[in-house]
Amino acid sequence: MPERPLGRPELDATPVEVAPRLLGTVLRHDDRAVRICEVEAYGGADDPASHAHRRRTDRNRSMFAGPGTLYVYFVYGMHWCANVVCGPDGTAGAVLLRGGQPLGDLDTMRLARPAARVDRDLCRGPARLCAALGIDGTFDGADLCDPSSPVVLVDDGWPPPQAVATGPRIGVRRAAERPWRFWISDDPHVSAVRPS
DNA sequence: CCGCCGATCTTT
DNA sequence: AAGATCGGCGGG
Repeated sequence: MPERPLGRPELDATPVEVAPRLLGTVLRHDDRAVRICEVEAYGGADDPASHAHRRRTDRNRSMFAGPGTLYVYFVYGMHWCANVVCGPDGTAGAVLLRGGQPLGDLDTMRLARPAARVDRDLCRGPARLCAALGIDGTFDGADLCDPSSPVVLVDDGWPPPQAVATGPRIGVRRAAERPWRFWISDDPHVSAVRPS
């Protein structure tokens, strides 16, 4: 199957439009990769749950970058989470990668995720996904559409998901009524819903 | 399976 | 003081 980096135009849309498009695509870091099956859309000033809700800061600056930029942030004092920035340059918006099927060098991923007792759990959750792939703050701002980039987002010809489900975003209290979480129905790599 | 709690630190 | 989380533990 031919593999091509995702085109910037495909990501130059609103987070809610881009989010379902990312389901089934592959995020790769060297020999490690994950086929995305669960994402969440985050906006800018219009979205109270977004890191970019208030103003541009040192932390969220990547959210204002051009489509295809990687936004990596640090949460809860110990975890990294990865987003695909979308929309035009200067507009804040991104899609959080919450889960997927581990691909490629599973041995390296298992070493990076010692708490995962089964491979299904390697990338099941946004911080788990980053840990498995070895993605941390040093990758913030990387260009996912550039084939020479250390982390790339590719379309490997996998068929589009048959059924996509939607629901409220996990772990957010603000704007909880927005069904901006998208996942492939019945996919075992979708993260668990936890009480917030 | 479900719920609670602590870890650990940046941002508000 | 809360946060776009996770893993371990205890109870049912």
